[in-house]
Amino acid sequence: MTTTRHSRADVVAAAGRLFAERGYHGTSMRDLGGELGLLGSSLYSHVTSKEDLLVAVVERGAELFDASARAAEDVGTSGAERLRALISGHVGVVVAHLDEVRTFLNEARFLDIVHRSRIVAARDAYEAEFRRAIGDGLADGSLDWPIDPKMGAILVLSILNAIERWYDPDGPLDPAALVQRIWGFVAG
Amino acid sequence: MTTTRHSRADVVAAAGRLFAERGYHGTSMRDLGGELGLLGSSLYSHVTSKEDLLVAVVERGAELFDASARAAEDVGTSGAERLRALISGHVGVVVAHLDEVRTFLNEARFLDIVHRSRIVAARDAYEAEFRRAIGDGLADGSLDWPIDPKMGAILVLSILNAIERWYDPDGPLDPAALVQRIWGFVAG
DNA sequence: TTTACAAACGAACGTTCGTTTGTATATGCT
DNA sequence: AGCATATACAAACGAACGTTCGTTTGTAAA
Repeated sequence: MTTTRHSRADVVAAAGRLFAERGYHGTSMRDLGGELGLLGSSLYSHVTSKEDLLVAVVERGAELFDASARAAEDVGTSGAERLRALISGHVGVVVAHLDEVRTFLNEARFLDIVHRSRIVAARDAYEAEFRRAIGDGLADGSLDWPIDPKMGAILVLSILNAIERWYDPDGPLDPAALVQRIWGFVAG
Repeated sequence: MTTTRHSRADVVAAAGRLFAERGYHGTSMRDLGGELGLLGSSLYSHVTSKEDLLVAVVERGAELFDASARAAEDVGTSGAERLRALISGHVGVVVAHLDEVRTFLNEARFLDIVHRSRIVAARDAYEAEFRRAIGDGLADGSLDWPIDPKMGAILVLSILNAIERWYDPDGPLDPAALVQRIWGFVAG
């Protein structure tokens, strides 16, 4: 008879789940413990504070998007191709890591100023990649939009960041089909 | 020496402000009282519970969007014209009532099941107006999109609902210009 | 078989939460 | 002028919060 034991990664994963579903302030350490079959106090064998957990989940989300953007950097030759790669990568991250993404998008604002600044900077850099791809696309003729790259990046990311609010991973729309619809809408 | 007196509307307005900024669970009744120069307990002269306040703010948001959709119903003759009216009305609501809108979009999920169901139904009806305008636009030729009305409504509303996350009312972009950019992006 | 350690418990800490109660005081109405 | 009502205070309630503490448990290495 072996007793179930947990690692810090288990706690962080559960935190991502509950923070995404109930919000950071709507989740208690006892809720979180219950999710793992533990008492709330037992979590402190794995983490130093509740905020520590929020930092871990949100920074993981930031890493995922950053990695996706770097992977798209050397894709294709035109701005449009790179933008499509960025969109495809973004959708992949959202679908594969829904909890971290939802926490990253909706709960990062509750971080203390130091960690929040880091996240804001990472988000700005990520958005800059979209601006750059769009700017290149407008310049090389692969994109024909009536708006500037800055506004274009905001509107494309508006669509992408809303996916977590309506997309059902068990629904009929697989990630590739989703990318195709979005790409058709923005580039068609 | 006259003592400052408040109405229920004052309390609801302050609740909208703080719920939008700090979230429902991140706002205490004492925070809310402090915002008005009152003790937390004094708020109970005006409301029956904290959730009562959330209901009031969120239902106000739902009403605003509903009224906007009804105003767009008999605008123009083509689907595209009606969609543009819906977009214009939506932007107007967001800009003029940022706090209620932010609370409506981000905090409605914390309502109890009864009130939440009502809000979900209102949101569905609102989205249906967008679907209908888009469907008409595809049929009458005023819109030329490669996607179906359902997905089109989701993507347009993704853009509109994200406005609260980045729009600065004191910035250089006035609401009319914002509508023009968005319309150019989705219909151009 | 002993030693060591990480994981979890269970009780308790001080604080904050939403809310209730009783009381005082202004204001509007007659 | 006097009274009812609305508004706000001040104190307090029990529950829940994040966290700490001393201790127990199970497992693995020596």
